[in-house]
Amino acid sequence: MVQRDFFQDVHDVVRLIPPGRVTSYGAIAAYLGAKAGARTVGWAMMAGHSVPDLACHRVVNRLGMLTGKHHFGSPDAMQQALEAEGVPVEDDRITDFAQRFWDPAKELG
DNA sequence: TGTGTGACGGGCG
DNA sequence: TCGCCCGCCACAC
Repeated sequence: MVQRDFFQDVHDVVRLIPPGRVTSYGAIAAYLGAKAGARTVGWAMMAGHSVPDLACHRVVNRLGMLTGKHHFGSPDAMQQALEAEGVPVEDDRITDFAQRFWDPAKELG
């Protein structure tokens, strides 16, 4: 494997998340081989602010909470983006997170 | 090289 | 589910 930035890998996985689906930081971290590095994934998201194609709104914590909404332009931007894709959000939380959950390690192999 | 940091996750109650 | 504590990883300086 090429010495690729961890951020690049994270962004790459996020790009593969199908519309209407969501995943967690831990899932991405696990897929990249750093299951304990979920925090780093979140860090990569923030760093990904310079990446326009990055659908960071599809990435939430393990409980399906929109913990990163505050890092968007507006606190409601994340929720609106999700609802626009058909993902119901209530009280900063994805109601049917279990069904909407998209595991990269499982979907991508 | 060491230190600080962060959009997390797991265990416990 | 939430709050608290602790451990983990990668990056910037």
